[in-house]
Amino acid sequence: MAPRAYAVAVDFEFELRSHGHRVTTARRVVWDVLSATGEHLTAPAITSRVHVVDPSINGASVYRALTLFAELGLVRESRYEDASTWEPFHDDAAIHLVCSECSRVIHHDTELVPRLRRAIQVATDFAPDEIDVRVLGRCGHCPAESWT
Amino acid sequence: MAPRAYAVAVDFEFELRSHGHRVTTARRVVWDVLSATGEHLTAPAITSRVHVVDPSINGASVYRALTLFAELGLVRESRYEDASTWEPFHDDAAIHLVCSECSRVIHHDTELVPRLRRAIQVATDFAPDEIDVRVLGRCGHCPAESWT
DNA sequence: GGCCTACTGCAACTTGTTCGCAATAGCGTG
DNA sequence: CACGCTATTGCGAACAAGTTGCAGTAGGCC
Repeated sequence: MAPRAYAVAVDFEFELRSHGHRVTTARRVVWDVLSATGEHLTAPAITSRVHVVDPSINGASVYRALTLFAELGLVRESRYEDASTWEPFHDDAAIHLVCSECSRVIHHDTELVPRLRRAIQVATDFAPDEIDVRVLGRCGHCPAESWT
Repeated sequence: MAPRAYAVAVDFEFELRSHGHRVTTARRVVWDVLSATGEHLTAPAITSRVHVVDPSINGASVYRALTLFAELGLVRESRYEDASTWEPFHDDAAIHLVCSECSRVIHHDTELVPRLRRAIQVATDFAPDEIDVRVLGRCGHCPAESWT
């Protein structure tokens, strides 16, 4: 499946400037990488894609950019893999189907997530904020035969 | 809230032996720590609790024990925090309510999880295996006033 | 009690992530 | 459009989590 390019409605530069941050080359390249793939990427993976565009951008700056973006709510950090993965922000009605074969992460929208939120509010004294659903399994492109 | 001690129905030694593994001091202590708390613990946290009982047990052995337990399905690994956390196995109808204030992890059973599994099977070509739901929020013991 | 070998402890290593600091480059201003 | 203030960067060093190879140790079958 072609990586789904996110329809990025977010005005990245405006978000930065309106919070008093500068629009720099490093930040722009990191943002481009993220919004171009729309996939879950580890920080090292992002760094290497960034280096394709501009090898002079340091890995530390990639981390700093990601951290900043996360604070601004532009990206979302997950910890599905060995390292953190990052993706452009989407609301959490979209759950993650993680293929244990090819590591692809598929997004799937379901009304069960908002329902789950309500169920928690009703049944517990826990105040839910962010809901993160990960489903491990096998995607349609990885037939059972292809075991490693 | 007192940490919930799991009713560990699993015969730990039998599980090991029946798969051709030896019952060693290191493995027993790690198992004791895990089943005594029933909480999500990071590997370093487990190691330090292990060291209270027996400081001569090496950290590497803790990792090796955890990995083995996971292979045998005795424990479950999550990646909610900065590092992996481990807990005795429970089936995945129990979702995790993670308090962003006190880091406590509360288990909550809901029939929405099996329903979610069915919904995925019906709506997609993804074959779900393990479902992992994390809800970030604030638990009943952490009132809104106690911001850091 | 003794033997075989699965396990362990150790220490060095890999990899992901962070930090301090001097140099650099956004961007508001004149 | 040049200038200056200071937020950001690149760099290298430092951390921390987790892994691995190896020689020594200790389960458990006889």
